[in-house]
Amino acid sequence: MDYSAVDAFPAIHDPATAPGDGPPAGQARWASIAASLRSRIATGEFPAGDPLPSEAALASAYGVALGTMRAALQSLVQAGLIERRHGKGTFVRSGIGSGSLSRFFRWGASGELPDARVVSVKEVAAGVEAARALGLGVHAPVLRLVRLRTRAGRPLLHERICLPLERFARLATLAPGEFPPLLYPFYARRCGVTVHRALDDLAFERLAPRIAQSLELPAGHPAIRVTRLAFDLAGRAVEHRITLGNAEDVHDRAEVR
Amino acid sequence: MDYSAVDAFPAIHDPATAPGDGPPAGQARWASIAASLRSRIATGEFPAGDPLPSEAALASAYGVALGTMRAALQSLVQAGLIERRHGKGTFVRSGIGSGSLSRFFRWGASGELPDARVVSVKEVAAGVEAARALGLGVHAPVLRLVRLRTRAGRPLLHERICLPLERFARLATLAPGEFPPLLYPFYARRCGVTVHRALDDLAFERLAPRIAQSLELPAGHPAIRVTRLAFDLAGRAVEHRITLGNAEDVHDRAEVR
DNA sequence: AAGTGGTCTAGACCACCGA
DNA sequence: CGGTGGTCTAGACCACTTA
Repeated sequence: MDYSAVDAFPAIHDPATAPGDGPPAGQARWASIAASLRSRIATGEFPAGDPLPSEAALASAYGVALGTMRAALQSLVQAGLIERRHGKGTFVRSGIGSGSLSRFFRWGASGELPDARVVSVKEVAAGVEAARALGLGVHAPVLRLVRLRTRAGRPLLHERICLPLERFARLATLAPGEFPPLLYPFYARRCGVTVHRALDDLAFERLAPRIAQSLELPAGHPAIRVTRLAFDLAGRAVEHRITLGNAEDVHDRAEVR
Repeated sequence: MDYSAVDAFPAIHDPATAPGDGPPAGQARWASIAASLRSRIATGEFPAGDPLPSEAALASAYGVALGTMRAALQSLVQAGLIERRHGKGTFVRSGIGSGSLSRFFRWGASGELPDARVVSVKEVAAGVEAARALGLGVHAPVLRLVRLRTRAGRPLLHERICLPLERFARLATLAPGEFPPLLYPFYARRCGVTVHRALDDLAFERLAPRIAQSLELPAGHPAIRVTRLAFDLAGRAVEHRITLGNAEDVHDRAEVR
């Protein structure tokens, strides 16, 4: 599977077009306004955390009625790009937070979050799996982080993270100890990469000897592997991450409709 | 946890109330209209699969503008209760389909669906876990089905299903062979119970000897346990189901935002 | 009080569907 | 063709937040 182009939105956008003028290009007015706002957010014109102009201001800027602008904004709320607060304004959401991983693990729900510590940083070739996921060539240079999550001194999760060197060059010279516990805000500050959404894939696996050792479990122990592909605001794949943890700790809940 | 009352909606409903009349009861007009429609669907006034009246007809019946009625209908679409088809109408969704279980299993995605065969039907006391989930007393009578899903003659999943006897009495006298492969449509036809949504809980487990045998795996083999609680249109818990399958076959994908 | 989003109205026209 | 939902307008008033 190639996810590299998932959720990429071109900047179709021309506020001057009136309802009757020319072909609607197969899109409703609110949809192209939404696409326009999306790309303006992605390019940093409206930074994460900042408020957008009020819906009235946007409506008049785009030359549409309030209801139409509300439809456009509503679609961005659905997509998780912005959030609206009654009486305050419309805000660009900051990237996804921490605790996102805890979804799959029992101890994530209650109690303190585990610590996270980067144990190695290396520049390597992407390799088949990460290359395909990130839309790179197999030999493209990536930064590979190995990271351990621990609690009360006991290792819980082993993570292997691949970042395209091109966008994350500023992390290449850091020592492992210089990485903070929360990586996504760090990506944003240091590299201008906002992680906006991710896909997590869960599968069963038995621990390879070396990883088992770092998790203080016997080789071949049942484990859950979560393969994450993270995307920036423009929908480009920016991080490939493999997390391994004890299967006994796994947990998930899903709604079926 | 007690899920028995999840998603229960009272029938707040009075089409005659105008925008200014009395307190809005903390609810927007569209919200109470949605609640009204919800309960009218749950009571069978609008059967599953049937069309609702047109939005114009509903709007004039409730004495609101089109936009308001659209907001109410939109919220029911979000909740998965109805679906709208451009040019055709608004339809009450039939219950959740099959293949819903396959979400967690690798072989569910592609290839034919496995067969399902009920192997035993018994009337028993609910027991602690099912009682709590279904909101019953521990000694309340339930129907317990044991069911095997197989493919090409090989057993894949073992299911233990608990149904409150009160609502499923008409199934109590059936022989195992009289149950069809798809249970939810069967519940609807025979017992008037429409399964509208469900919560699936995933956890790791090692197979007990007896179940391992029926899955043709060694005792203690790593397995995934999916605990499902299914709800009818009124939001009452109607089925508790425990599914066990080989952990090697497990698979899940989730979006993180 | 001023500014924001949330709700609501009473229309209009368009796009899709089926007889 | 008539009926359905989808889009859009140009207002109005309400509820929440902040100063």
